[in-house]
Amino acid sequence: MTRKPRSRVLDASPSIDRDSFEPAYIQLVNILRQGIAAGLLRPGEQLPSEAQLCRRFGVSPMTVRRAINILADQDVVNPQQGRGTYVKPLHLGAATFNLTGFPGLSASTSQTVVRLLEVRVNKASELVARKLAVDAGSRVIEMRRLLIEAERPVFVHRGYLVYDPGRPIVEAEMEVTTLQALFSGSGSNLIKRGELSIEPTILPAEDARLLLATPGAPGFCLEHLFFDFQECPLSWGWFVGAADRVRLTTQVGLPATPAATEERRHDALA
Amino acid sequence: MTRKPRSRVLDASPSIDRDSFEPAYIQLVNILRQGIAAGLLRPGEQLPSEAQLCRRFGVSPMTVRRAINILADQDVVNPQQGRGTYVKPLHLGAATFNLTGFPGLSASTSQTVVRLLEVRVNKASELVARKLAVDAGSRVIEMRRLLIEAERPVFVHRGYLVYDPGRPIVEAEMEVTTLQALFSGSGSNLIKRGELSIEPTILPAEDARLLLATPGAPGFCLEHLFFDFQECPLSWGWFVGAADRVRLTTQVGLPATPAATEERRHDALA
DNA sequence: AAGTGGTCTAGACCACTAT
DNA sequence: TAGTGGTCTAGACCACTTT
Repeated sequence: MTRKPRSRVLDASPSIDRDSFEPAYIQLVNILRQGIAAGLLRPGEQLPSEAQLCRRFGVSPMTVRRAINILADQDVVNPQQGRGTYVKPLHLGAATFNLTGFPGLSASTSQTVVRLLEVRVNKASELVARKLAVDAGSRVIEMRRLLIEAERPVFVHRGYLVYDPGRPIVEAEMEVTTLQALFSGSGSNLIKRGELSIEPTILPAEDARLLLATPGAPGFCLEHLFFDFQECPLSWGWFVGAADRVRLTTQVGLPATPAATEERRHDALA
Repeated sequence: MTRKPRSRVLDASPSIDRDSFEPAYIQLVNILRQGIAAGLLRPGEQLPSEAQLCRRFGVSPMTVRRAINILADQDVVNPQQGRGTYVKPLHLGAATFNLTGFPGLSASTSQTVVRLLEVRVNKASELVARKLAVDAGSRVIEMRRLLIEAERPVFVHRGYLVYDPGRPIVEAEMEVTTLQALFSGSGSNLIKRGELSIEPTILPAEDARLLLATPGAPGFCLEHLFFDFQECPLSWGWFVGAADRVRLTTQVGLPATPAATEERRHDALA
């Protein structure tokens, strides 16, 4: 008969180039992805065993495992102890939308300008006091900003910070170019973690005016609450943007371009 | 002087329990996370070198590297060749919202009921034809469904599928309990990948009626386009839900409960 | 030159699943 | 019992950065 055993499935695939700048495990990840994307390995089917992959590609078990672990982390493949490793069918819940889809929120985009519209120290309303876990009537810093990207307003931001008498407000400090610096606070307080939440809204009249959008149009509201290392809330606020300026998109399954998803990011340090 | 060298920073941390069911590399991930969450290791600071970690915890270099790789993947830490590994300051762009926040879209929730409102074969409008890459006027399957979760309607779904004469429409087949089965299509066509996109909208009157929501209220629209292994579009459609039923939330930085993020998922196979 | 992270080996041992 | 994935070792060699 002509049925191929699964150990022969990848025989037509390229081998690993030991002279390449690309590490062997990355090459193997790409070879396997290609095999799946090309339909050689179909959802639900079993991959060649790790021992077979070692022999076929001439690498050590650790290298094969590493490649398979990466595919497992990406939800492409599903290893089961004692049974084998299987190609995962595409799963809707696997989709993740990341905030980089929001213009201006990523530190790398230096195109973004932050214009300070208003800043003052005020007594906390009941809502603000609850969010920041301070007594109602405590003093908090209130501010309103406009994020401008390529000369066009993208977000209105409202924020409330706990007022720290030890750190006077310097207006210039508020006109930061990156939102990153904004939250890391050029001051002493470091942020440990944050909670974010997105919901759709109808643009309020004033925000619509600032965003040069029509009032009543649909928009996103991105709420944020940041905590310091003592788990105390430090800042609360939200961004409002028009729906047609911001869109969250993502892919599930194997992207059209397999590409190198595994680049390590070398960011600047704080 | 009393300044601690960074190699001593983790001296107070627990050691690795070789009798634990938890693998050494997971224990090490958690120890390091704890150290960061507790403020022992602050954003921007350098971790003990890998060699130091090997000695401190009595594990081999590969085990240390594995733990650090996991933290790097989680954007907690930033290894730089030749310099050292540093604690990453929290970065807004790191936030990812996943679709599991949407009720009913994950296969695991068996609480979800899908009610078929309408299904028919129709000629494709210009828009539908463009999305599905077929000739305008070709026949496509049109359907409208209602997703019900715990007796309450959550989403209206409109979908268009390329009409395959070889596979007649079985109405019962449409009344699937999980949306997963819906897209994997109990038929012959397998889906390779999909493109998803979320945008806010204003609920149309008819959808609002089905969702028992007030017309004109804000809502989410989740658009999807699925492709087969030949890169041909198979299905296009969108879900509409009211804003107050669906909310996308996420965390950036270190979650309050360090927990075991590293569980391997053992899903049922197709 | 010394120290750092990055890759890789060639096994070992274990836990689990199938037959 | 044989085959599978899962963990781990104790090094090696390399590329890079800092001093």
